Amino acid sequence: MSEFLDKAAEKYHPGLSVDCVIFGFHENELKVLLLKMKHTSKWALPGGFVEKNEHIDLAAIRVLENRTGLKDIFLKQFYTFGDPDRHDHEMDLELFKQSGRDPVKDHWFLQRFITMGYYALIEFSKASPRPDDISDACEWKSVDELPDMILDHREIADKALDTLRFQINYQPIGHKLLPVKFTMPELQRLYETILGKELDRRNFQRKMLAYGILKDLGERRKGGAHKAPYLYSFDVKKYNAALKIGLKGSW
Amino acid sequence: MSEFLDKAAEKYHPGLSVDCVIFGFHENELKVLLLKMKHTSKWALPGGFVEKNEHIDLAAIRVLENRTGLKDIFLKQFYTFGDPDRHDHEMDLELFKQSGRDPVKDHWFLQRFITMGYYALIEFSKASPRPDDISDACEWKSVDELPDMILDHREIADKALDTLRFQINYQPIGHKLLPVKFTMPELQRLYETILGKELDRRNFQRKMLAYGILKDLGERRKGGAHKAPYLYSFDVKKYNAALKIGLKGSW
DNA sequence: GTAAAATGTGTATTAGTGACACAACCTACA
DNA sequence: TGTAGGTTGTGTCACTAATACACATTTTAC
Repeated sequence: MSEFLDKAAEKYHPGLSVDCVIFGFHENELKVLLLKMKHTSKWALPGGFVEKNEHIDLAAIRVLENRTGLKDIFLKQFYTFGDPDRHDHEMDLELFKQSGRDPVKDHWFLQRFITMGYYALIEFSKASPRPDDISDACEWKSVDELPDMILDHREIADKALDTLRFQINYQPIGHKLLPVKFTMPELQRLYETILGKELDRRNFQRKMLAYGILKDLGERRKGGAHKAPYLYSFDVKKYNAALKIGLKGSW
Repeated sequence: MSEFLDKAAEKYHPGLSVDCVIFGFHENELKVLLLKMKHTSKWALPGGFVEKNEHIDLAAIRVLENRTGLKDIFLKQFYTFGDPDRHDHEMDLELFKQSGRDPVKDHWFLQRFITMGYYALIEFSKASPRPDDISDACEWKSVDELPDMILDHREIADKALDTLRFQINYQPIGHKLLPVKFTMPELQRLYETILGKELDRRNFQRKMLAYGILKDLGERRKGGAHKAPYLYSFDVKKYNAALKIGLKGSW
């Protein structure tokens, strides 16, 4: 950490960071991957800095790979947060203290930061969450019950979800968040949590099938405590073609 | 200009700028306000730098006010462009040369820049376009015939239009781009240029009126070479209320 | 005065949405 | 073993929205 503070000014673009809202879907809940910060009870979005000659998208990809162990992650930049008050001086000082150093005036790390928000859609079961240097835990939290978060990270997470909701007909939500095989009720729960409202089972199924982007696998998912639902998977080619012009339909 | 180069490093956030895509509607064409750069035939989006403790939105507002003479402009941040190759070294050097100085290695201005794109919607007739220090003209250009532009400014302009198109049911397009009084055909042209396709006159009118956001003023616009169309204006209260949940309808 | 071009208004057909009912299935527990 | 409870599969009906079109009216140009 101390070394990081030394080399940061030379390696990273000043006053610029990326923060990632990583979405996963598990047990019928939409979840976000958060880091529990050391020396405080607050949580944070996985984030990082942008190297001096690095594409900002690449910086986000670095963060995502480091936190989840995954490559080829689907991600989208959604907003840049540039309120000059978006820093926590107390925390900055604590960070210096913990690394056994005096906070130097005008240090690279203590300046005002602007952060670019990215959201990612990943398949929950494939990720291996791991904390970074400044956190002591990395866990999935339901979007319905987000814990206390540092700075404006709550605002960033909320905006990511708003964006996802807004773009629901143009992003491969289902394909990225669900496993290869899934049931219609599972797909419906996903839409319901993103949209934040309940949908009619029968109308949902009719609409989804009408898009022509699903393959009925014929199999059923046994083991549940009720009637075994059919399994589907996406016809990726048709799905992507449909997304380009947007799945028509108001939710 | 020379003075600017001296003070920039101390006054502005390093490697960060805003660029504004200012939309206006005139003579049935959607237009963008561009600057003709000095010492080159290329055009540029109005842009500026972010002061060290300034909200990024404010930086954009400064740019807009300076270029148009307008206050209270409607603007939205839409994307941040962070390709490390987005600079034109030739042009940078030229700028130093013109200001009678040697380009200093590691000068603030010569580093890699990240730019935040904002789009603005303004009433064409109210703006008084004026060039800045580094441009010798400030003119409206039709989005259908954009001239050669510096750097990735063409890409930025295109993305702004894409965003506008995508958000057409959620932004006060008509209210901000049209004069207080307008005709149904004018409103239709606006939608057609933003959407980039023709719409059926009769269906358009039916749909617009069904929203209940228009006030029929009873008057007609005389003077045109054909049947005089009726004038309308927006019922701003109802318009904004409708935009919050989104004007329903697929275009 | 008439032609050309644009505006105002209306209607029929098709597609999509929303609300709802009943039968079939699977497991848990008596 | 059989029955209850919850869930899934499927279908129908009414209503709204989207699409495609036709005709009369108004205004200026010639």
